[in-house]
Amino acid sequence: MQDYLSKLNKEQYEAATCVDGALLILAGAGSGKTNTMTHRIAYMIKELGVSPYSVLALTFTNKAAGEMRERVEALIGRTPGMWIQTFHSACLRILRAHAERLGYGRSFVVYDPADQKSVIRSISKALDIDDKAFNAASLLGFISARKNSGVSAAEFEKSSFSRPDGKLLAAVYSAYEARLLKNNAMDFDDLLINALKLFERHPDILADYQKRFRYIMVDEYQDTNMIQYRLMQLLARAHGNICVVGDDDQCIYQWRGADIRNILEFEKDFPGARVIRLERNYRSSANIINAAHSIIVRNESRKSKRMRTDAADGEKIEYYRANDDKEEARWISEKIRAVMRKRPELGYSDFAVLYRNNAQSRRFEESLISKGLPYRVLSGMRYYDRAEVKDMIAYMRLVINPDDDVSLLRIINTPRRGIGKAKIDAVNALAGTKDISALEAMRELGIGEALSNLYSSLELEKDSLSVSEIYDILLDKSGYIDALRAQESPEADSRIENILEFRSEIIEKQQEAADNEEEFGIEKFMEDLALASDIDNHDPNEDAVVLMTLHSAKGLEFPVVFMPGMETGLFPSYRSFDKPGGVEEERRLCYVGMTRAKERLFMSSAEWRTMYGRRDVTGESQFLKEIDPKYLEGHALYERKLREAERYSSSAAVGERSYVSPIAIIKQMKEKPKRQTLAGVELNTGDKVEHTKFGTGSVVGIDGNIISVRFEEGIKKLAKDMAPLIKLE
DNA sequence: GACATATCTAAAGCC
DNA sequence: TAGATATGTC
Repeated sequence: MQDYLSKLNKEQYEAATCVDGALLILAGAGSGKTNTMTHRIAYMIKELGVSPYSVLALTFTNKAAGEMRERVEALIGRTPGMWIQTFHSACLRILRAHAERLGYGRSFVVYDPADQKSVIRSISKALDIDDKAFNAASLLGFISARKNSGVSAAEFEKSSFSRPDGKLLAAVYSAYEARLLKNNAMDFDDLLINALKLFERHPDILADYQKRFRYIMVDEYQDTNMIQYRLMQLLARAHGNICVVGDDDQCIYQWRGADIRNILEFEKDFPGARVIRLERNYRSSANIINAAHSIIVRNESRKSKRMRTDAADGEKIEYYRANDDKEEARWISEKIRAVMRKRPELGYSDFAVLYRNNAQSRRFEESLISKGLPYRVLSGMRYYDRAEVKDMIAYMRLVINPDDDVSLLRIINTPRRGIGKAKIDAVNALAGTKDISALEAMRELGIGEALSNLYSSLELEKDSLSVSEIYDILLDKSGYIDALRAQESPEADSRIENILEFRSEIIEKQQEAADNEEEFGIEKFMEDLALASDIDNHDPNEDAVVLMTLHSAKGLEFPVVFMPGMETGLFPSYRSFDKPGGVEEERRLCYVGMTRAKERLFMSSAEWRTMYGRRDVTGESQFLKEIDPKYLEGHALYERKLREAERYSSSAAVGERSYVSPIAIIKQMKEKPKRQTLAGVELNTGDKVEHTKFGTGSVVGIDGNIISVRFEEGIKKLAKDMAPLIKLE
């Protein structure tokens, strides 16, 4: 046995050396999954003499791909030819080579969500759609959901009569598809879908890739959607050598199309598949593992498994119920201080605050600043999403793809060129009637000649210029930077700074490529940008407390983890209540969060929370009650305190639960008189009720799990399962 | 066409 | 509350 393999445990070793045929590795949180996969690749190449050229390993994030690549390299050195990539970059790479077969130009661009939105908005305008009833985001969500379940625009049109808004949606959907094709652009979904189409329609191409990729591995298999699943099926069909790694308990992206059945039914899809379970946890203390387990077992649809550990019990999970969100944040900062005092070996970066949504981050930032603790927020906002950087990207995209109308419209009047609404409409109209690009239409109309001339000359020169030279020309000739300089405002200065930072990044990449004797064209650069994300920028070496959402934390680990906002409606989110399986997905998210912690886990909630400008009383998350109290400190204490307080209060309210009332965020709902039984009381709109906190009020609406009641201080929305309400006669 | 003011709405975000 | 967008005014 090779030395490097001897570090694996029995199951890991089995998984790493089981190379032929189908293999499902059920890898629990912290079970050494990446290690197993990298050793498997190393074993194939080094011991079995498999050519790196025939290995395809797919991940979901750049970070995961980079990490895997690095660790394989550490084991067996650099091995060119191997594909360790994200699904999207692998598909993009394949499509680059064959886009013409699908009717796209070779230099198609990739649209990000902002580009998609602007396409949708322009379609809504053209089709005269009420964008209040159908906002861009929901239309996009609808289209994306169709696309990812394999329903094309044409197919949807045929079935569109089955819903009242079907005709409209079908029109938007097909216009959207047509527009992207005309612009020679693909969105993120298209990268996967078109790769699939390519394989389905062109068996010769599929056969080439089947022949090449003899060994396929898929990471985070529980998060694959239908398209990714079909891609895998096609590629693996020829030889059946497919190894998927995942954990159904960590499937937290169903809302994004992940299909948990892919992992649950793997054995059906590949009869005779081997299943290996990695159930030994090397990350967390026993208390944390056991507490997380006590929550996740409440989910019905899951493969049975149990994480085990040899680690000591460690300290209990500590729970704190703060008075309000501000105090909760203060408590966290103080805890960080206190833990650091006790454990001087810990640095700031050993602490993470994991919350349910980005809006929560502000409170923590404020309190960390006031305590002088360094922190870093990882939000969804990418560096590349800053307006000025996006502008420059749009300028560059047009160089490689003059058909990209979305980019042109973005920059047509940025900086101001005196091209307003009327002129833009004229450009769009001409482009539409003559079926030409907007840039072409500009030329014909003689609008913005400086801009179109800039592109005409770049068209000729671009091949003899480096990326940074093109960038400089654009920056200078477009007047972009001059316009900012002229503003002489601090805001404009920071934009200039960002633009120059972007410039140095280009130069850096250019240099790097030159050092490695790799090609570096503007196309390549644009591609890297399109597929980049902010979370990739998480630098574990930076000594700062990390703030991020629970979702982004997947795959990471920290000695000390805080999970604030353990409140009904916030976590689990009220939006999950009326979705089938919604709360189960939230529970998995809770499980993911808890299992990020190695040594200490702190949870908290706030009795009063200000959200969307409103201050409301909250109820404690059901997840707190689901944790076996053996592992939790603080919760029972809080309940007792409340019971005592209530014994002395004169409140006449009787509720199923004796403490706090729930939540309060939700849209204004329609008046739907409905009868409903809440906590044993039948309610109807108009009924007078009494509430422990708010006094008497009258029911104004009932909507699924949530009832709204008008109290003196305003309308409150109460979650049904906890509402401590009584009806008054 | 540019700017100021009013109105609306609100999850998670990988690629 | 805050940001994005819609509408109104010069």
